[in-house]
Amino acid sequence: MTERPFHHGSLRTALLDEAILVLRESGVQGLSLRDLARRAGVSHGAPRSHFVDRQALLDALAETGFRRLTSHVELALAGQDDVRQRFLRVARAYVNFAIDDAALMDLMFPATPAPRPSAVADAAHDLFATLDNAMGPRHSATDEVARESFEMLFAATMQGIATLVASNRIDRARGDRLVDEAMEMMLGSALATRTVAPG
Amino acid sequence: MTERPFHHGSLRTALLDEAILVLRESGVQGLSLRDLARRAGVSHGAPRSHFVDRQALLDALAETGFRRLTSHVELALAGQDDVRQRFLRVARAYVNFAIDDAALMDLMFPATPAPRPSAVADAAHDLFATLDNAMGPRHSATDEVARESFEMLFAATMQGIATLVASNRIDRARGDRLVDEAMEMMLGSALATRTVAPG
DNA sequence: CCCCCAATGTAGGCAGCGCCTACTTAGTAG
DNA sequence: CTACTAAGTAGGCGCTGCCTACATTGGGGG
Repeated sequence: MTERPFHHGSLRTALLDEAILVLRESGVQGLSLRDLARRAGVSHGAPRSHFVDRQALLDALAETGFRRLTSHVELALAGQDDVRQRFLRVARAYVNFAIDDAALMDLMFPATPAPRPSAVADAAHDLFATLDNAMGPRHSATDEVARESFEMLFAATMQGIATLVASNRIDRARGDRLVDEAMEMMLGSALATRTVAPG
Repeated sequence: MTERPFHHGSLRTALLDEAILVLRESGVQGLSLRDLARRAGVSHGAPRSHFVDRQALLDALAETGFRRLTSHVELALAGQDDVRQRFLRVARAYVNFAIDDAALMDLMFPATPAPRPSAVADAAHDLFATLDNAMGPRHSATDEVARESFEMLFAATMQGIATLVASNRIDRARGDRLVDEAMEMMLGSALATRTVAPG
C-alpha cells in the first residue's frame, strides 16, 4: 500500500528542482523532459501536464532564476552600512549566482531571444527594479539617464566577469578580485557621483 | 555530366560557413549535423569525415569565432591616433561582434565548460594576446597584475553589454552609448592610469 | 603507367528525444 | 452519487546523433 501514488502531488516543482541540478551538471543540452520524468518516477508524457513543451520548462526555469537572483540581491542589500559596502555585497552575490548557475543565466539572458511569457518578463523586471531601488532615492530627472546607464553597466560588468569565470577563462579567486576592482572603478567614476553618491 | 561530383571539394568549410548562418538564425539548438549535410547537398554521414561528432563541429566554430574576433580587433587597432580612440574602436568592434554572433560567443565562452581541443585554446589565447598587445609596451613588473585586471575587466564589460543587447534587455543604440560610457569610465580610472596611460 | 590505398561520401540501423493523440485514473464540485 | 476536469499512462511519428559496412575517388609509390 506504500506504492507510489498515481498522482505525484508536486510534479511541477519536482521537475524544476531536478532541472536546476541537471542544468548545473550537464548544461541546457543535457536537459531532457523524458529524463526529468524518469528521475521523478513518472511516465514520459507526464511533464506535458505542467509544461506545454520544452521551451515552457526553460521559460519557467528562467523565471525562477530571476526570482532567486532577486532574493539574493535583496539579501545582500540588507544592512545599514554605506552604499559602497552594500553595492560590493550585491556585486559579489550577483557574480556568485551567475557562476554557480551559469547555464541558468543563459536561459535568463538568451543569445537567441524569442518572445517570452509575461511571467518571465515580470520576473526580469523585478530584478532590475530591485537593482534600481538599491541605488537609493532619485535626485533629479536629468540624472535618470545616467542612473540607468550605471545600473546597466553594473549588471553588464558582473555578468561579464561571471562569464569569464564560468567558462574557465579566469579562476574564481581572480574573479573575486576582479569584482572588487570593478566596483572600485565604477563607484569612483564621475557617472557614479552623479547617481549613487551625488555631491 | 555536370552532375554534382562525388567529392564535395570543400565540405568542411561549407559546413562551417553554413553553420554560422544557422547559428545566427536559430541558435545552437537549431544546429544539426544532418541539416547541415542536407544544405550542403551531401548524405547525412558525410560530415563525420570532417567532424568526429557534433561537439567537434561546435569546437571548430568556436575556433573560427576566436580567429574572426581577433582579426576584427586587429583591424580596430590599426591607425596612429591616441590610445583612447583605439580602445574605443576595439570596444565597439568587440561588442558588435558579440551581438551579431551572440550564439557563437556562447560556444566560445560556454557556461558548462569541458576540455577543449588545443586549437580552440590556442585561438582563444591569440585573442587575449592581441588585446594585451593593444595596451602597448609594459611599464613595470608590479603593474602586470593591474594590467591583466584591466584587460579582463575590459573583456568582461564588453561581453556583458553585448549579452544585455543580444538578449533584448537593452536596444542596440543604448548599447552603443553604454560602450562609450564604459570606456570613459575605465580609461578615466586609476587602474587605467597605472597600466594604459601611466604618469 | 597502373594499381593500391587512404580519404571522402553513401546507406542503413539503433536508441533517445520532442511532440502528438487516445486512453485511464483520481480528486472534486454539484 | 455522479459528472467533470486535472493529472498521468501508453504508444506512435519524425527527427537527431552516433555507429557500422560499403562505394567512390584521386593521388602517390611500385
